[in-house]
Amino acid sequence: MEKYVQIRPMPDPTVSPKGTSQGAASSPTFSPLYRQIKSLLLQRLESGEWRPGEAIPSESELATRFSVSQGTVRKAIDEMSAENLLVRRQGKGTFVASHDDPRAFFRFLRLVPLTGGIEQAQSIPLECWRAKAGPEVARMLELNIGDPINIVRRLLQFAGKPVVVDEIYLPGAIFGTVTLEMLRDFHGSLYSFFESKFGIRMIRAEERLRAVPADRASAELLHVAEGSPLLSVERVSFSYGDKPVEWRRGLYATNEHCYFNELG
Amino acid sequence: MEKYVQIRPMPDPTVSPKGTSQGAASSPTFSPLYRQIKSLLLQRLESGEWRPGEAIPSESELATRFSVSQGTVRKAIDEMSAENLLVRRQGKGTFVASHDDPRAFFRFLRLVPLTGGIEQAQSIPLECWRAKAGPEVARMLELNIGDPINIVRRLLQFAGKPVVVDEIYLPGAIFGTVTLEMLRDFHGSLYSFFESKFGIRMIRAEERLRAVPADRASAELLHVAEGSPLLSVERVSFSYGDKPVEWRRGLYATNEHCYFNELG
DNA sequence: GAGTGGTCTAGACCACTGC
DNA sequence: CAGTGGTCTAGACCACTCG
Repeated sequence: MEKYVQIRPMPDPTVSPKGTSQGAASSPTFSPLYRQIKSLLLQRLESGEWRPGEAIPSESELATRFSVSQGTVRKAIDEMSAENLLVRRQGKGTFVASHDDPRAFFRFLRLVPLTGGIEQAQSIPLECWRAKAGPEVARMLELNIGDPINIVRRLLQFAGKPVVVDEIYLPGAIFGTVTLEMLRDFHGSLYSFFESKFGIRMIRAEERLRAVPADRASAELLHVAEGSPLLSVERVSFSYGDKPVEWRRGLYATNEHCYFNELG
Repeated sequence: MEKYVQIRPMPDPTVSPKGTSQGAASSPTFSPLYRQIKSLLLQRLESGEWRPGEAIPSESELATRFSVSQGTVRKAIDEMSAENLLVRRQGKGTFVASHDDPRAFFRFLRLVPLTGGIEQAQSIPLECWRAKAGPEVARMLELNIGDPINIVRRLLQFAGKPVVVDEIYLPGAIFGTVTLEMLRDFHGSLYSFFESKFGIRMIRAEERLRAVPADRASAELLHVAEGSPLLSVERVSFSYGDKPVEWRRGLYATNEHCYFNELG
């Protein structure tokens, strides 16, 4: 029999269960207090009440607000910090993670030079148009066939050399209309762009990699021979609540670069 | 100025600093108590005192042994658990992680079918011989050129179909001599093999992926056309103390399978 | 029921940041 | 200096496992 108390899902509970972990039990769903706190914090993030880059209230304030001990709030934030949703900075506070943070850049771009250090990446938008979702895109983005989408084609250069050609599919329902001008005018990563222009934050992604022969168009863009091996990287990106909000296929020329992955 | 106490690096400290966090400070190196505890636990693992699959002492016993609070031991174990070094099981104890654990299997094999569920993998050792390290292998494994190594070639099948051909390089200095018979007689993953037969535990790995054309030998083994694109996966595996103990290059046929990666 | 990990609290103090 | 996150303790109780 469970005894851990369930806190009330109030926006700003002023009073709450008890100091010690007693209280009314047998709620329909059970989870430790710190996970309930985490859920409440997630709601705040999802609702946009706390925006990327901003500080959230201090641990002690949250503890008071939720009528729990600071350690419990701390454990909730610990998990969210491990999931790259929040960033702690000692002496300053806890902040909502942002793709503007340079440290977050290589979290979603695993391409590194075969030899030597890091290089400057440059994104060059090629085309951008609206279309209707085909069966594959619809399936990956949990849309209906025919739903409006934006398609972006862009080239990624490292040290001035073309390395990746991407085709990116974005649901019209949440992105509205994306234009080539918007993309060209923005300086920063695509995910920074999504975050600041559309308020859409990518939390995690799944990638599926294969080796494929270069088609003619991609071969030209990447300066490789048609039919030569390219690394195909298909990615679905998810926002809060595991909602898929982007699908893309990238073709990587791996002559001078490779996809780097760390297995923990 | 730091005030946190440094515990004595004794094998089994019976008495220690103080109940509260006062004590002699200004040690040459500073780190929180729980990290020092973690280091001590790591030593035990590395020394083989606690073997994979075995239970380590309970949190309260460790707390007593190290004269710290249970919460501090807990935090050390938390981190090691997050790093897949230890596994907690509520009500039973904390255990040394093992590659025999089926849950650990897909941690180092990111290959999944393009369609549908999971399949049974089968490893077929092809060849095994001793050689001297060339420049590339020596560099990756931090050996000297000419040092003895074992080379294993093996085929990986999924549902009876060949999908991966691997060439695996193992330092002779720590593996001694590996033979085809040993490999054939063992049932389980290669890392289980290393763990139980050589006492070598792979902790983490780095992989570098590229797309390459199939050479003739690999093409035949994988039943694909010579020159067709294959996914090249080079991996360096590390044991305790970030010591590189395995280098391998795998060629993956990605017609019906893909390399799956989750970006957190 | 004894033993283990898991949760929660309350309070103390340390380390860092910025005013 | 005040305020923030970071560490540590001591003690209580909960949930799970097994004999």
